[in-house]
Amino acid sequence: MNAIAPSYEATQAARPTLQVPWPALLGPLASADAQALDALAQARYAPEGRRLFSRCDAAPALVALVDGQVACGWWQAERGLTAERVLHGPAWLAMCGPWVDGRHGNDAQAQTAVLTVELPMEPLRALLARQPLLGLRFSDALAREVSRLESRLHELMHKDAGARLAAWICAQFAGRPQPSVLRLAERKRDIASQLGMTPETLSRLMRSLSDRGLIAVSGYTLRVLDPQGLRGLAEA
Amino acid sequence: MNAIAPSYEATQAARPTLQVPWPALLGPLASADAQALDALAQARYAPEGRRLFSRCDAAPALVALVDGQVACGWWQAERGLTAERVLHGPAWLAMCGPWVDGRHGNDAQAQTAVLTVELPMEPLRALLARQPLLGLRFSDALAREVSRLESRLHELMHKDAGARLAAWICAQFAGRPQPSVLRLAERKRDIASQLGMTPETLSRLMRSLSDRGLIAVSGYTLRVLDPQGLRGLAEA
DNA sequence: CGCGGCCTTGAGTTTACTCAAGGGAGGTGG
DNA sequence: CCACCTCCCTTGAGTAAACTCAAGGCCGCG
Repeated sequence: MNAIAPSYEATQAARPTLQVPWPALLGPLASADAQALDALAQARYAPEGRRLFSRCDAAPALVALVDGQVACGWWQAERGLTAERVLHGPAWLAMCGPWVDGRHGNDAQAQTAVLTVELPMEPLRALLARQPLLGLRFSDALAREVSRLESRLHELMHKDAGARLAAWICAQFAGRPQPSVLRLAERKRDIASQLGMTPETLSRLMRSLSDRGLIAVSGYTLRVLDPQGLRGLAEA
Repeated sequence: MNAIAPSYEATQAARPTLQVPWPALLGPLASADAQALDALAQARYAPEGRRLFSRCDAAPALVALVDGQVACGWWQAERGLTAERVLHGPAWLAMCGPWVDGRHGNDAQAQTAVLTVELPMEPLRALLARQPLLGLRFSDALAREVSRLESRLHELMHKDAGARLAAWICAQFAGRPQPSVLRLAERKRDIASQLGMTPETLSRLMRSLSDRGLIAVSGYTLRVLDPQGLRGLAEA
């Protein structure tokens, strides 16, 4: 990871140049805590296409995505990476492996040039043992993750593909103002695989929704015409 | 929750009679920390069939199942509760809602008489702010939960019903000694719904596995005849 | 013995997948 | 500027996995 991959280099605590958006990752922080994290953090840059880590790799540090886009999922030799999740910075990239067994449970690959920071677990534990309020922030972040995963699991188990797509579209507007126009930020095949369906099925469902007048799709731009109806479908 | 449901009564900090198995829930604890938790904990008893909480109910406290069996999932008026998960004490019953938004994300129903303890979130936060090592134990527990959910999500997205069943059977023996005999602890319909399939499909798959000589099933007793082959199926 | 749950089995149907072919957008080189 | 290539999305046809509905059997219980 170090001498082998020259372009994926650690820049120890690059505080002058790099502002890590801790509040976006952890919520509001005391500035002393933010500085303590900065002191631990190691920034890394990776070019588009780089595989950041693989399942079963040692995971000695939490990894946060500061900027760029990363697909997490399952690497298969012929097919490339099947995305179970696509992250846009800032977001946590590896949150649980380092806590649990020090192994990653995922493959991750950069879809754009990306900037990550790593928090080595051992020093982090020591820090949290001294700064309990900061520890609570990590618990909160983990709990949000649990919550998110539970609702995805629920959807996958009980909703058909159409309902999942409708729910996904609705969710894209959560905490967003009026405008009902959505610019898709990922390849449709990645959206499909995050929703647990094939690209063909996604395509057909998009067509079906627009034929029924619920949405209008043009390339990567999607407009919601009937939010009410869409929410109805998402229930089922 | 108090005056309304007389048989579901809080017995404040019943330390003399009730030994809460904190180590099973949180890992090894300093005895002072265990005592502090005991001081917060409220024990509750509920008879078989009682619905413990519902989705969107306020979740002011973490809930741990001390003893008994609880199904968590999705309540539907005609069908009863579809189990997304069945818990056997000791285990965490409501771990994330209280941290995140103070709402439950699940319905939960007792399948036997059960004993639970609740840790009110506000005092707990205050305690963890004073006892950082205890806070780390909660982070660990949350991270384990994330890890578990991620792997379930992965299975649901990428494995067919047969592979999921094979993987589930293998998982039942994780951290268990030699004997390859399994006593099913839940109704088959609950096992099926946890695996994201119908009872009919589970039944057919069980038959198919035993026809192929991989397992032998007799009522609620299951014997693994070909662990190797079973693990092979679980991969796919 | 009769009743109520639960599991099993069968038949038919639906949903979503696979495979294969076609079309559009963007980039590169002649 | 156009030809060409590549990558992705779309569409169609056929298939397979899992679901629904309905009937039958087993077991424990009153």
